[in-house]
Amino acid sequence: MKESASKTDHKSSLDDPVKPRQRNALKKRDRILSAALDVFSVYGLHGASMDQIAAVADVSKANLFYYSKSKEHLYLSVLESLLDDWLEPLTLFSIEQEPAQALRHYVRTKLEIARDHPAESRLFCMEIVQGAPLLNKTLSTSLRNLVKDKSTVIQHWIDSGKIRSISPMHLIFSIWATTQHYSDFSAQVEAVTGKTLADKEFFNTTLANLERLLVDSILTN
Amino acid sequence: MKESASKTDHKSSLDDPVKPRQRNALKKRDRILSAALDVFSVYGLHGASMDQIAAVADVSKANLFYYSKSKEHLYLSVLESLLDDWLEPLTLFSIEQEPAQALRHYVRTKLEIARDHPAESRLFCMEIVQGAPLLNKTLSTSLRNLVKDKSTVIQHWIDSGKIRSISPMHLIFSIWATTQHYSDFSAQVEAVTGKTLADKEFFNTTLANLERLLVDSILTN
DNA sequence: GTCTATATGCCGATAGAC
DNA sequence: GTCTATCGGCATATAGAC
Repeated sequence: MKESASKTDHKSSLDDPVKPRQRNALKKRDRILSAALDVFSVYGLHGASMDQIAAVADVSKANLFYYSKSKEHLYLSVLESLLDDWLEPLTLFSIEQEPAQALRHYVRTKLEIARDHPAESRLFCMEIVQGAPLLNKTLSTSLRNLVKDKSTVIQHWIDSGKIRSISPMHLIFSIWATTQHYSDFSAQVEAVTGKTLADKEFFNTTLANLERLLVDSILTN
Repeated sequence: MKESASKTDHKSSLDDPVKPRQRNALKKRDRILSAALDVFSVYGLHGASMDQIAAVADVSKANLFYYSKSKEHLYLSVLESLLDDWLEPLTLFSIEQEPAQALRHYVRTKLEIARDHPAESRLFCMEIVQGAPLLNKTLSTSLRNLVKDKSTVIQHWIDSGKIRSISPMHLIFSIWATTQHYSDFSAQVEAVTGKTLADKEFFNTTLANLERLLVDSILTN
């Protein structure tokens, strides 16, 4: 997060006109983080090898170790660099908003993220399933406070009669669980339906159903 | 699944009166499967080592290889031995049932399984997150058919006006996602709430909220 | 900063005695 | 069936030239 994005900020492209070779256009540090994300998210911390990551990032393995002093350190860097972005959508909740609109917007955003950033989603999923050995501290401080904070907002909506009575925390958990399911378990979803969130119609159907289940059902009408 | 349970079925205990050392009371094959489940579910296929599993199962590593010819083979055995039990609850759905009761029972059962068999849940989770390289065939045949079958049942309930209109498949996905969330992401849930499903009151609150969100909301009243 | 070796250790798997 | 000993390979990490 911190220093990873700055460093060599000399003019970034004298090179060929913005070629779609996305990763190769990035600066080395970013290319490495991006490659590490892709590989870790598929094979996990232990299943991934530094050779693989070096190959994907298009750097030599030795060079990779020049940029990050160990495999675990690289893994942690990836997690950290993603964490803020990952939690950001929830921070937008505020009391002034209309609950219907705020909740619908949140569900939609989370589902869009599930569609557009499956690697991030899977990486967090694997980390947490394994007991979050590296993220535990963050979870029980930042995340805990964030959730408590936003639960208060939801509780406020309940108290003012705008939505039905429900446990705010469980509502948040349910939104996370259902939306992330479509990226984390996409192998299963695809095996069963033949579709992915990348399919526009499937995305819309999914969103409509989740909104009905998670939002419409708790609105007072 | 097949032969793993039979084999040496001579009298199983002349030994001390049913001592709580659960695993050591089991026959060797079962002890190995049980140990493998525990270790694989925490560290994943690649993160787990045969030494670890041997230690937990209380057999020598060489002996472990006598019983299963490779690490991957062992991993597959574990998955296969669990699969039927894992899918069983969904098979119980039938048209004759009252939807309210059937759905509530299913949600409760899934949440009980999440509480009582977290290792199984996590193992499947990790396997599927990584793209289900070993289960893909099963998913796109058995599971696919099962879900289609049970979707028909739910659709029938909708058509006869017993529940509101909703996509049966997305409803099933949502039930899976939310219930399994409490075991697969228990590290996160615990970091935020301080509670686990093992806590009786937390279990009841969770169940009540899920029933409200997933069942009550689609009942016609 | 980047490269070509290479050290080092762990782990899956086997050999072979008992 | 169970053990001890060990092979062989792969992967993390480093040394050291350029």
